[in-house]
Amino acid sequence: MALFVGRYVNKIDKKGRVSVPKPFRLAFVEQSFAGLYAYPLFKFNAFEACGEDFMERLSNSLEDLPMFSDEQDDLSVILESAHRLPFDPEGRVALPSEILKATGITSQTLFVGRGRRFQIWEPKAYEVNRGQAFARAKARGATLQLRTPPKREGEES
Amino acid sequence: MALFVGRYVNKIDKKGRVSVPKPFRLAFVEQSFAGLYAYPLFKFNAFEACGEDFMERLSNSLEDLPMFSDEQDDLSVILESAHRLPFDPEGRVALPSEILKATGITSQTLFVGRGRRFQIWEPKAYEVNRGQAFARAKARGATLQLRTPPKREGEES
DNA sequence: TAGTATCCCATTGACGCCCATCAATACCCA
DNA sequence: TGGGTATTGATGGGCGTCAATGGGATACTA
Repeated sequence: MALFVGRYVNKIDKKGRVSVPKPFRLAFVEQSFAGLYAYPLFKFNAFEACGEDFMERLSNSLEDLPMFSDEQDDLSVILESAHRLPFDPEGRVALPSEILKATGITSQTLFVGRGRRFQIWEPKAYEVNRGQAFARAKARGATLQLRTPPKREGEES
Repeated sequence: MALFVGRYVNKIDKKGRVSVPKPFRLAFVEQSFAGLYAYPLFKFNAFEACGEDFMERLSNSLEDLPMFSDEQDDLSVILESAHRLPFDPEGRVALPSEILKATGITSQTLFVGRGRRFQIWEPKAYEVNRGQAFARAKARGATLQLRTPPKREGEES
């Protein structure tokens, strides 16, 4: 299991904790850090979450850029805005107030699988956005060019 | 744990001490020197901090520049202006007056994770800067192209 | 010897850990 | 195939621990 798929709605308790869906948690087992990293999305009032390996990757990519460059500074916003959220023994995380405020989450949290990462939404906000995206895609007659399947070792072209 | 991620605000006491956030301190455990190095940034009224290993890396990078060149002289200011700040038993450091003055820090200190290093800001000064960076990223569409291709199970690097 | 730096101890408030309960689902057997 | 049961994930809440903070005592130094 390595992919985040599907949507799940879980409650937030008085302490601000919310259970991360079990299927999602399973994708974290091979990580050195038992928890997730959440960073804000630019386009939506929602957060995206990933594991430590992705964060390392991001950090290393930033290191390739020249130190003190604008480029590095701008991209570093992700690292700066990220929250490190450890799982409690029951697989819950405590959502910091910044996330609650930015997403509008109060009583329920929506987890949206996105493959390698997943998103965290306020359920109704997601519905609205999803409706709009669907309408746009419909109006546009949206098409998608699928990428050629990635080649693994030992495979012919 | 080796990455600095997220933001933390801590108080400064009468003696000029401030607690380095525990998650940040953890990234120093494998360092030979129990403390941090802080050097000023050119672009902002803020300081950047790192461990001994990164400092060595920085020093080595400077040596790669032509000896006696203006470039090397200019960037070497970083080393000249760096402060070596040891942790006290509680994990605090005493910020020297030069840092307080240059950053405008008085009662609170903001620690900003940046991956392999982190920055030290006066909270409000950072807010302004971050707002701008976030707006730029948003305006730009902020699609982030990662340099390092993701490695999957069974794939070679 | 005043000023400073370092260490040690106390307080407190948030957070992590543990245990109990509930609900949904999977499993088992007649 | 239906009903009963076991399992497990989600949820709630109490409590202990630890990180952050404050202040005092002591060593050091200029």
